[in-house]
Amino acid sequence: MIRTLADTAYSLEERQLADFAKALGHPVRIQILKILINQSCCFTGNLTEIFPLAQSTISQHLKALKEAGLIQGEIMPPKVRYCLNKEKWPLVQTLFKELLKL
Amino acid sequence: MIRTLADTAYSLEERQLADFAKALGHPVRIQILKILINQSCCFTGNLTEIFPLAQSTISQHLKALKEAGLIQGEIMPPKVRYCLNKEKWPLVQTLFKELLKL
DNA sequence: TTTGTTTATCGCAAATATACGATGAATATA
DNA sequence: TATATTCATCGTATATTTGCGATAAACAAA
Repeated sequence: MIRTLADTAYSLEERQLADFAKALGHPVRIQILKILINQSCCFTGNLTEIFPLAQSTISQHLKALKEAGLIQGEIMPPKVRYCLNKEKWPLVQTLFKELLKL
Repeated sequence: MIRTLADTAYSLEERQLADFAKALGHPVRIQILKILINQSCCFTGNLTEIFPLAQSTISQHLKALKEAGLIQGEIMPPKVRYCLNKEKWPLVQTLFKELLKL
């Protein structure tokens, strides 16, 4: 992909918001996030039981949500417990709230 | 891409929300949307002056926003005036509001 | 140490996204 | 009719996303 001036032409907030939105741009990740919002934390294994997807695929979606800063993972050997990213979540809410004028 | 049961495993709302989020998943489209939210409508030509991107690229981003239902275009020869999609906008607000518990 | 459990990562294939220049379509004006 | 303006679409190249199975890593328990 060719990116020139555009790379620096966006504000931090615009890039953050786009990254958050991009991470929300798949129905599986919407569902995962809903689970974490509504019923606190869960393990990867719980999700592989719910979704008709391979374990590796679920893990990739979790990685995408984690890298976007929407969720965080806590290692509890041999499991990993995922929760909302409590630090970033207020920013997520604020940025969408501001954009959509809610 | 292989999709099996998953295609039907998502609710309409989840797919809609994912589509909206996906369309918001690029900083240029965030900026375009901001312009339309804050200063009403604009023409494609206005945007090609603002962004350091080819006219065809801007047009593609507008198409993405339009197909997601976020904006609508009105032909005013030889220009096209883009505005927020007034019909869909309340749904956009509602779905994000519900997800993020705003 | 060996085995089982759980999860992440690698490697691959197919689909989608992003960018550009070139071209086409629609319309107003000369 | 011919020209200029505006915008969309086409064709192409490259990057990213999405999915899978296979494998590796981390650790508990036998």
